[in-house]
Amino acid sequence: MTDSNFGKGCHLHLIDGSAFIFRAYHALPPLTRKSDGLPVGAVAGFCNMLQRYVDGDHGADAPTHLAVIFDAKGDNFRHKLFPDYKANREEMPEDLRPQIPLTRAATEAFNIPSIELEGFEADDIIATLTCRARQAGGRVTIVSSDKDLMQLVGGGVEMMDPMKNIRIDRDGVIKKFGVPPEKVVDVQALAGDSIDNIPGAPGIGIKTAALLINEWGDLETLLDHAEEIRQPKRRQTLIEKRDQIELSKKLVQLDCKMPLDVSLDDLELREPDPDKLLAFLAEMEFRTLSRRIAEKLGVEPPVIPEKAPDPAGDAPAPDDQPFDSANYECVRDAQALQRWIDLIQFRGWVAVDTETTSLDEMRADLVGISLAVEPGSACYIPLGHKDGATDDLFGSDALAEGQMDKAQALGMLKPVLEDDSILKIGQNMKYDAKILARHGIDVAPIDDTMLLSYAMHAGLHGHGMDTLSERYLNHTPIPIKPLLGSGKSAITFDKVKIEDAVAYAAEDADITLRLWRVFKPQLHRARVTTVYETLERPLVPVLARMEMDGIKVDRDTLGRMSNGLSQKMAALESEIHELAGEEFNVGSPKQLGEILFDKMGIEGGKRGKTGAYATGADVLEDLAAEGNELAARVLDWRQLAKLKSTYTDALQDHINPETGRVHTSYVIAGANTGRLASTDPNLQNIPVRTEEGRRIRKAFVAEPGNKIVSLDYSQIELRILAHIADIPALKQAFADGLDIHAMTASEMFDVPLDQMTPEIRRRAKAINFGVIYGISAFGLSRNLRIPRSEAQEFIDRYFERFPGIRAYMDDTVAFAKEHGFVRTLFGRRINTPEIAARGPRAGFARRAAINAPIQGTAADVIRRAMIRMPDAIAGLPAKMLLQVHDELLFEVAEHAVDKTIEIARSVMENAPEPAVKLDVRLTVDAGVGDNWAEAH
DNA sequence: CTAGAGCGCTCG
DNA sequence: GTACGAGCGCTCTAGC
Repeated sequence: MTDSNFGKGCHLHLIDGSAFIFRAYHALPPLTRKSDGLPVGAVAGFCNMLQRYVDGDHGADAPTHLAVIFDAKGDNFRHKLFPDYKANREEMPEDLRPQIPLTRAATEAFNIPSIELEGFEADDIIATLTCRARQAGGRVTIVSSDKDLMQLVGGGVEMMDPMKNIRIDRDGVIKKFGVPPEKVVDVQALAGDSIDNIPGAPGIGIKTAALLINEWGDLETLLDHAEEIRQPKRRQTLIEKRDQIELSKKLVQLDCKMPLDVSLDDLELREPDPDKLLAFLAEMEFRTLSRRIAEKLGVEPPVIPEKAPDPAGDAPAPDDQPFDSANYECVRDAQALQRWIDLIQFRGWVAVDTETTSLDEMRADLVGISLAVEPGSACYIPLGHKDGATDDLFGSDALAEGQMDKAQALGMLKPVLEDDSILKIGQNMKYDAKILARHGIDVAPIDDTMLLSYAMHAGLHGHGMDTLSERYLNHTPIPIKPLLGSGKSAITFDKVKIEDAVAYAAEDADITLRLWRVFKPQLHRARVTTVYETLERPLVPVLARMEMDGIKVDRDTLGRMSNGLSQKMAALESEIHELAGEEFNVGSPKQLGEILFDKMGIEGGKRGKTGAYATGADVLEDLAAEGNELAARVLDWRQLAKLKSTYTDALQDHINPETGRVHTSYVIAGANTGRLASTDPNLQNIPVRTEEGRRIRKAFVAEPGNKIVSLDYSQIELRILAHIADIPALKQAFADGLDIHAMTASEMFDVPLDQMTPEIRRRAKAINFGVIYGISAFGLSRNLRIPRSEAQEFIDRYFERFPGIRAYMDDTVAFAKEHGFVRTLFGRRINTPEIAARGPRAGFARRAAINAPIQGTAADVIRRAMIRMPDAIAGLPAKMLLQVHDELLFEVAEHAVDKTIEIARSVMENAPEPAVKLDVRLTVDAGVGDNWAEAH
């Protein structure tokens, strides 16, 4: 490249594009394009800044040449030198991502050259152009606040900080770094940079670094004479960390000689083409800006149709297409698929849905994939539909005609589904991510309409697609029932005719995309963007991994237990029949009630809403205490029946034949408070409270050479209560490591701790839990089996001793009444629509509102720990397997047990930070064993 | 025959 | 009429 005309008298201005973008993003509210909700706030800010820069008064520093320099996506040569380079960088906000290409388009619309090159950072391009301009005798202004660029200043090169609007010359650099520009890299190599993750020399900051460089002249001399440093700490660091420091210098040193296919002459200042520029601004729907620019250019401003904002906020945008399944395309070959991929790449996002043969992701076969890019335009790619003509019981039907080869289609889709710059939108993405992961595809990044709804609407309604579609799109999705049938005669999706599948499957992707366009711009209005970004979205891959790993369950242990239980139950059953004087179904509460309260004539039987007698454990226990043998035996039988049916039998059916492990599924958007729920099977209610039940846990084992490790938060909800309600006595008790229930008992009943009895402690414990549950005299009296008046006295005394509790309860209910929701410490929103109800429902809503911030904050804490856990234990032979609300279960190679506990505990105990600093520290108890029973 | 309500029990 | 938050197996009934 020749820069033949560039020289003395020329002044090149180089704008650091990223700096402009980030400043624009943070300076403006999250604007979206009205017609389709595309986020454009950063683009708007970027255009404004460009326009102001070009038209600004630069005096003697006016540009003759101008370019905007961008960072290319992906890694550069520095990552090869140091894989962790910029590893501390926070991920780009999701609503900024799609705006990045638009800022390039904006630059072009302004007719300003934009330069980027894969494998290099913007800084290197700036360095190269700066060197060339300086050699040619011209001047340069670098528009950036990035201090890494200060090494280029001097010899006609200055920086211009667009934030503060000040110019920085050689003296400015000396002021900032304490050394002239040519020695800046030496200082940076020593001082390091936490933002870019440049290690530097530990303990040495910019001040010290400048001192050392000024003393020794340059870095190499300094390092060669490190032995002569007087301060022992400094000397040792410089000697020991020499490699790290030299690496740091390579990382901060900008490349002045990159191969750049641009000549300086190409960058000569030029006027924008009004048509092009205004067309772009109109496309972005920037009304004010296009009016201003049109005025300046002396042309008519473009007409941008005004779309009336939807007053309800929830209804579909009026310009959305009606649903019409005839518009959906069936993709049957590579050409057709490539067209969709092109569309997706152009758009930067796609709604994805997979169709399979089972709701169990670990057993499901992939049958097809649907994609949607814009409302009303979606496709279905059949991949595994069987020819339904033959009725083959062995499922060996041939594939139906007109389908792409599955491997070929997945091969084409993989780069898209894994592309950092393309957002994949799904409804319950964890399901699809697991299916695709089993085909070697790691879907990322993702958005999930179910989780968007959950973050905003928890407590208002469910978050299934049918519910959301009806509520927010006013559209009832095609039901799956007519396609699959039900019960015994139900078929799997692979047997559905492709023509029928297209309408159903493509519509799901279409609905998902439309929901996303409704929900995404509403996140910030509900003030749950951070909740969604830090507690919902990042949890998806973590749970997917845990669920796919599963936990090993020993079938023989369960089988033997089942047999043993059968025998004991049979014996009990005969006894029960004899006591009853007739044979009846012991498992039928209705029949049991009739025997007890009608036939045997026991007084005081209470009937439920169906008219049947209540025969719950509390009722039977009272009868048994009065000496009723039948009630006692039925209680025994029920315990065994529960263990057998729900656990020893059912669990065996959940052992995956291929993995030999049990793979639960966590419902992220199930519990209103933020808790997870475990299903198919539920592994969060495996028995533990009785010895008999605990034996089930022995069947949950580690692989040979491994251990099961359990870590659980100690009294997390009470600790959170102490913090939220601000109870000094409780906080102090936790700080002192006291037995919290005993301490409460002592305080309430004036019993010294050394004279505490189990009975008094039990009562205090019940009250402590009652407080978390939104205590009532009725509830406490029933739980402790004491008169209501006595329960009321306890509660009164509790409030007297801990007055903050009452204030917390009153304040929380008042907040819920005013706003219709409550929040956790981390901002999670739990809607409380029933708080305005009258009658018994009001009581329920009150107590739920009091409980939600406590339970929800605890749920947020463990979510944070789980999200951080994979990175924390990466490299250790350890897997996180299960979550049980306040407990995490791991499978760990024996030799790494101690290290894993140390790291995982630290992650869990520090999980609230830095977002929240609790007044009470969280403590985590650990257990290790060959099985879950031993570890707990 | 199937779906759904109700009951009861498991967990934190 | 009640302690908060969940899931699931069994029985029974209503409705196809």
